[in-house]
Amino acid sequence: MENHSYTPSEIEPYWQTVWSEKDVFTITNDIETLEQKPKFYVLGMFPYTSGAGLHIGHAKNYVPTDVIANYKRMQGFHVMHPMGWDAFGLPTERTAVRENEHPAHITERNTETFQQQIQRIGLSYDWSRKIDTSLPDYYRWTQWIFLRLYEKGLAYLAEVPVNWCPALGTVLSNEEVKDGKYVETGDPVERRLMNQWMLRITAYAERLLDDLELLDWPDGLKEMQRNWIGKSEGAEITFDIKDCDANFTVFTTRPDTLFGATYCVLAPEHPLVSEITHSEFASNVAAYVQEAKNKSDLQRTDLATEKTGVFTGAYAINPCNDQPIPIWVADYVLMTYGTGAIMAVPGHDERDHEFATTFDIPIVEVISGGSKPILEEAFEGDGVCVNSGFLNGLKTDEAKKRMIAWLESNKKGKGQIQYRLRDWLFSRQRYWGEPFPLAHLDDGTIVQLPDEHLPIELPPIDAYRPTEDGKPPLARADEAWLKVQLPDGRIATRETNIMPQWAGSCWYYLRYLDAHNTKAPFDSKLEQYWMPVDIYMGGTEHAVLHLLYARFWHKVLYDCGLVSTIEPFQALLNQGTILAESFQDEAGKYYYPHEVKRENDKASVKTSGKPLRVQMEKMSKSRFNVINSNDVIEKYGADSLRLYLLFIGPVTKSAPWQDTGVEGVYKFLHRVWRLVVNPHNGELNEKLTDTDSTSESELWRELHKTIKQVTEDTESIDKMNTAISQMMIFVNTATQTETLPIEIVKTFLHLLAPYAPHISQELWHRLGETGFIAHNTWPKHDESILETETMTIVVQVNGKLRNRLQLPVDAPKEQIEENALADERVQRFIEGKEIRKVIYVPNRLINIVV
RNA sequence: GGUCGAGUGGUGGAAUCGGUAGACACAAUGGACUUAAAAUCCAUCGCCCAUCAAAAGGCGUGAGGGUUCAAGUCCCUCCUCGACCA
Repeated sequence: MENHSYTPSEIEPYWQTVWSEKDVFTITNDIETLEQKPKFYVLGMFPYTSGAGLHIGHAKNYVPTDVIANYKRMQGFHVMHPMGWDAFGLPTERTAVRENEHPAHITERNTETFQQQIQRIGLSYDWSRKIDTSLPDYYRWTQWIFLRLYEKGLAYLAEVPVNWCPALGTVLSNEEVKDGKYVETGDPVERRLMNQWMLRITAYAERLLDDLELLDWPDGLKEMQRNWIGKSEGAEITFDIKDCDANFTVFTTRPDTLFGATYCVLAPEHPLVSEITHSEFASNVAAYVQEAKNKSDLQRTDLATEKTGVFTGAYAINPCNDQPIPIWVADYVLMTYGTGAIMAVPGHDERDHEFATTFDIPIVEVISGGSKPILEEAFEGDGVCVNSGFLNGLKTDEAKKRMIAWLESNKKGKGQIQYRLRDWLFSRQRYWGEPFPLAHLDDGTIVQLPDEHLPIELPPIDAYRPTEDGKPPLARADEAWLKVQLPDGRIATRETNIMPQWAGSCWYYLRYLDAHNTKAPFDSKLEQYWMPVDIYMGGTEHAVLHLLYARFWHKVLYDCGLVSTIEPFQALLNQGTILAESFQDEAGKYYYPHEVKRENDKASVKTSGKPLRVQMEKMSKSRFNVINSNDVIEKYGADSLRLYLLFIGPVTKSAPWQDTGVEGVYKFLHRVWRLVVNPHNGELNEKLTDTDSTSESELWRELHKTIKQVTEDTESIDKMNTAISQMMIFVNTATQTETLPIEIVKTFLHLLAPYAPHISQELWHRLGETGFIAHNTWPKHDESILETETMTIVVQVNGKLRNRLQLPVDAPKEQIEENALADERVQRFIEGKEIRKVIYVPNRLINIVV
């Protein structure tokens, strides 16, 4: 007997093919057509196309954005909903080395896998706009934008201490290094001075900070960006050096404590160190400076480690009281932060206090208000100035202002704003990235290559590693690539660094708008129509870096007159991560689920019996707990996968993956199917009728309730789980009715379509409709249908629920009170007691206080 | 250490301008159908007390206190977990 029950494996590939062939989700570039409707730009962060392929965690990002895209389309918007590949990057290059294959081939293979997997989920992307950051017709424009930054003086070459990773043979950004290791691989990283390309993001610090106000982003995320930019207000103070011509400048957020500065500290890398050190201390200092080189910033500044330092023999003059104070060199001061020198106020800074105690340097109290004596503990809070000359008696805020005014009038310093944000280290000594459109002349000058030369394509090279003399891999290219003739005929040597992986993702959201433009990165009319992105969704891991870098580039483009908005991403949401059970032994080694034996709540290795720890962790390849979307789709279909990812909880919350949970939504879709199709013969369900809204009035009401809630919940994005709950309630009700008006089913399918597009389209089709339900109009609920004649009034006595009463809507308070008091169950609790108060919440609740 | 967020049944989660706690599901248990199973359908499903059955009652949203006619929701103290920063 033929099976006519719900079979996703038959209907899903069919409709996916039809959608693709008929360009159902393709959006025109014709500006006149576009301008006839409002726009909505919904964007999910594009994936880095690793070899591991797509897993459920990716889908948790793409499914909600797809629901929004479908919903907005049905609401009459032109919807931009594109997808592409972040394809340049180190992991691919490492695979290329290991497998001895060109990274472009590996990238191609990976992106094909990703696309195949994504397409099976039935996401409504406009694939004609697909981009790949590693293709020349894309990175041509990344290079082009870089030249605009270069022209504005925002790119410069500098000798900077960098994080050098010997294992990878490249420099890493501060953001990529944690605890002295590369965050991706754990390879150790050391400090080294190198000539590197930098981007002057600090020039935009203030705007990046201020404009956060304009964005509909989660508060926590804005706070993270603020912390990263790290604005602090304070003063720059210049210290003269006793018996010496030189001086140095420090930055402090507490100029009010200057009278308490009892020594100064220079970072070991500070240029003055060798100049001012007295000869009898020279060898000591030199040894210390050498030692500090091998420590990471974190080791140096960690509060827990013991403070070290050496005295230089020199003294600085405290400008406010002309006292000589010793100058030390200590590694807890970093050259890369502030001026590389500090004034130390041990009474009011924890680190300085610890240092002063260790080296027996005087500690002076200049702010009163601490809870412990100043010799025991530094007091870092606000208070009132003491022992501070002209500041005495002033509160901290006032004292700061007064000191800054004093410094400025005495030419000893000035008010100053300082940022934690540093310029962006923008070059890498690798192969798989964008070559710089720059070249070096023999005399050392740097020239930008003309726009017509773009793209500067990656040359073929014989090995993806640095040259023997330590130059980047691109230096292995042949002379034909390395030497370039400038328009004026001179010959220059190309820059052989490449850009970091972040570069391509800084502007990809703009390229989608006009993905095949060969004259410009994008057409400005299209840009003006589509921007800004209305909803951007991605993981918290990009909360700081990608979002800050992209905002920075966008602002530069704005200053160049190339984009029309000052911010790229108006609203942003972080989807929660998908967690899954992982199994780890004592040594920290992970095991695949199939290697594990489960007994009650204990787990052990099948083969060895070794006990294992079971935990819920973020799904990732390295934890051996990845679930592949294809496996789920094969078993339950894409619609079930989509529904479950949303039903599991609010979009922005993390949630554990449970195989059994998918069963629930799978059963729900079976019930939906049976509303329309008789599973025994494949005919339409016999109870479907053409009757109008006068029959099955309860179901009509439930339908309109469902329209209302699904609309609200979809709009909110975060509450798609309760939208699905309500659709389940509707289907449960519809399953139980005698007859089922077709009108009701059709309307319901509209609500389901953004969530489960395949089954909705199939049933739409089976009901005799020819078009695409995705192109239909979203239904509106009718408030008058929702109105009921009776309401449930909750009756409480002393705040405790005693009964519920069915009464006519808007019955007067007196009537309700009368009914409530007369109620038998209420009587039992008020009998013989005095009624002191009756509280009535209209149409909801009555509380009798006795 | 600091900032922010979160703790609700066996599980995922509903419900926060203070007003019916546990919607909707999963798992579990019992039953119908079946040669049997799957699927489907029906019933039960926070804890305690009680019970042939039913009704009624008490407790209950991490812990303790407070405000209120009324607290998962607001305030204070504490505990645990998570994220970010140091």
